[in-house]
Parts: sequence; structure tokens; C-alpha cells
Amino acid sequence: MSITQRQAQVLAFIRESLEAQGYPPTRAEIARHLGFRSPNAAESHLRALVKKRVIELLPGAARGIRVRGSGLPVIGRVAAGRPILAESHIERRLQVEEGLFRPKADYLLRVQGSSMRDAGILDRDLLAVHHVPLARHGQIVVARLDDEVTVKRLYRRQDRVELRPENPEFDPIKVDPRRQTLVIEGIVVGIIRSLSL
Amino acid sequence: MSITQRQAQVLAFIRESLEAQGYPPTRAEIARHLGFRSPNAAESHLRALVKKRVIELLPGAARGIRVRGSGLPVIGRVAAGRPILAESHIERRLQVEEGLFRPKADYLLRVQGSSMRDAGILDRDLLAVHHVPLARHGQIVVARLDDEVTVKRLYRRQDRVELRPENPEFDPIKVDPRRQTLVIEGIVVGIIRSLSL
DNA sequence: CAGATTACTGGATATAATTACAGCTGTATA
DNA sequence: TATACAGCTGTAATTATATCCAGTAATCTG
Repeated sequence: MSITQRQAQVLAFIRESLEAQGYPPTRAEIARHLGFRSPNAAESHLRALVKKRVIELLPGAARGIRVRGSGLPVIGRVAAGRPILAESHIERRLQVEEGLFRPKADYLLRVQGSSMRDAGILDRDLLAVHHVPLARHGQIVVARLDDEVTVKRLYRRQDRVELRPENPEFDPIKVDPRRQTLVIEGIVVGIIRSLSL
Repeated sequence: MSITQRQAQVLAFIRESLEAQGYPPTRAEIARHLGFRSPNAAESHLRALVKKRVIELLPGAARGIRVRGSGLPVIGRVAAGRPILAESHIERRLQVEEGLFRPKADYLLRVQGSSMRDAGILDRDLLAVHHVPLARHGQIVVARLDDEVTVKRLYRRQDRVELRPENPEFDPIKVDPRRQTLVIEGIVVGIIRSLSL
């Protein structure tokens, strides 16, 4: 039971309004923006979004629209064979400004281990990841090698593909496409570290 | 012309409301929260905050309150002798969730140089800084030595104070309190890096 | 000491906004 | 083929909200 295209437009406008105005839109504003002649059209879309648990409506309150699950999901340990963005992997959500990272971050992944230490990526750092299935030579990627999720720098030379750590204590991984399946889960676009002393 | 205590309470409630409800409060809600019997008391506080350029009011709009200058200020190069948080040092502001860092971040400072490379702090990183005048041994601090602002790890042994870089290419700074003035500007509580490839 | 600012009460009103009701057309689902 | 759901129009009532006006009192400022 996923969201329809029209409902996504309504949701996008709510987000837009929140960003630009600092408060949610009214039914009339939604109707005006999407070209409805009746505010009731907006109302029913909002009700549908409530039923699908995407927003909450606060009865009686003007502009009483709350977007649920806003902010970037923080992904902890990823279970083998399961998609990274599965609901069960989400530890919590963090409100981080869209546009802080470019291209935009889709989720935050918690680093395990120090194999990328010399790239300034330490154990327990949060990596901002842009979710795309393709990466270029030299980019730091989130990759899945035979169901194991790792963060490494991608090396692509002619027909050879390598995942290289940036720490001399770790060895580069030469990918053999005949025996292993390599899936690019995304490229790393940023880092957030909490020192909390 | 700064903000009064009462006005600060109103502002705090607006922020609280934004955080908890997802939208700004009405005049009546402000009045109820602060114990006013008339919504007009809230109205005049809001007007005062507008005059002091702390918020904006959108006429006619329900809950039409916008908090100006929200988010953490990003500090670029700091001019000698001027306070770090001077308005002229603010490059922009970033909307980052309060509570992402502990203790809370007061501003973001852009790193210049790689003297803290081995601590995972690279050139052009943004450091989340908690603004306090005291730091403990071992903490990474933002310090001002004779008007020069630097980021180093603080070493305090008996009566000796040192600011140590974490990169063998740089030398530790032994602070001589008779000739130099050391001011702790804050402690580093987090790092944000944008890779933008 | 006049005038501005802060900090409120109390009443009133226009309008902003939610929300109920009735109805329409398609498309998908059982 | 009945039933649900998506996606609307249109009207209207109720209530939520902003905002004006007229005061009172205390404190600060030039």
C-alpha cells in the first residue's frame, strides 16, 4: 500500500512549504498550488496520507499537518541479503538540512571498523550516502559484495575492479565478477561525527 | 537593543512548538503557555521580536511566525581580535538537529589546514563547537593564541600547557603564559564534512 | 519630567481555516 | 458485476486565529 503520484505531489508541497515558509500549508494553499478548485480535494489527499501513515493531522488546528519520519534515516548494522533501507535497519532519524550534501544524501550509514582511516573516516562515523547504483573510478562507495556491505574506494581499471581500503593494515579487495556479485549501493557524499566527550 | 527575558521565553516556546508539533504556535497557545489571560499579550511580544529582527510575522496567516537566523552559523575565516561569533564571520546558517552533538553545538567552524589530520579532521571540514571558556586535558579545542585562532588537542600537565597538532608534519605549541595569552574559545564536539564529488 | 518601552487585561471583530455533507467520474479489485 | 478507492467539484457551517482598540502600571531614558 504505497503512495500515489498525486499524493506524492501533495507531500512534496507540504515539505516545500515547511522549508520555504517555516510552517505547513492550509488545505486552500495545497488546492491553489495543485490547481484544485475545492479545498476538499486537498483534504481527501491528506486523509489518504494519514491512512498510509505518511503524515499526521492534528484535528482543529490550523496548519495542523505533521510529516512523519522526516529527516535522514540512520542505518546501523545491515543484515545480510536485506535492502539497506529496510525499516528494521533504521536506528533513528536525524533532521539534517537538505542541500548540506551534494548530490543529496538519502540516508546515513554508521561505519564499522577503521579500514578507511586515512581518508578521514573513523569507526562509528555516520556516512551520508547518495543512493545510486553506479559509481565512478575514485569515488568512495557503499558496496555489497556477496551480501556483505562495506565502504571502500572504488578502483576501476580496464576490466579490473577493486575495492580499496585506505589504511595499510587492510588489504585491497580484487573483485572477480565470475565468482562474486558486486552491487553499488551508493556513493559517500559526506561525513558526520559526534565526538561527545 | 537586545532581547528581554520575557521575550526570550516567548521565542523559546516558538522553537519548542516547532520542534514538538512541527508548526509554530498561535497567539492563544503562547498566552496559555506563559499564563497570559489575553492573546494580545502574546501579540505584543511578537511585535517586539519582529522589531528586534528575531522573527518575522506573516500578516493574515494562521501560525504565520518565522524564526529568523535559525540553524547553526557557519564561521569562515576569523579576523584577528574579533569575537568568533561576530555577524561578519557568518558565511551562512545550516539547519542541523539540536542534540545531534553533545554537549550541544553553538556554531560550525571551517577548518583551515591539515594539522589535525590524524584525528580524522581534514582541511575544509566543518567543526561543531561547543562554546565554553574551559577545557579538560585531552580535548580537542578551538583556542586563541595571541589573536590567532587554531584547532588543536589540549595537553595540560602540572603547570605546562601545550596545544598539540595530530600530524607529524606540524610541531606542538608550548604555551608560555608570561608571554602569550591563551583563550579557550570552545571544545570540538563534532565534525561535518561534505565530499561533493 | 515627558516620552518610550515593557508587560500586561479585557473586549470585540473580521477573516482564515477546518471540516462536514452531497455528488460526480473513472479505474482497479474481488 | 458489485464494491472499493482515487481524484475531484461545490456549498456551507463552525471554529480557530489574527488583529484592532482602549486601558493600567512599572521601568527606563534623555
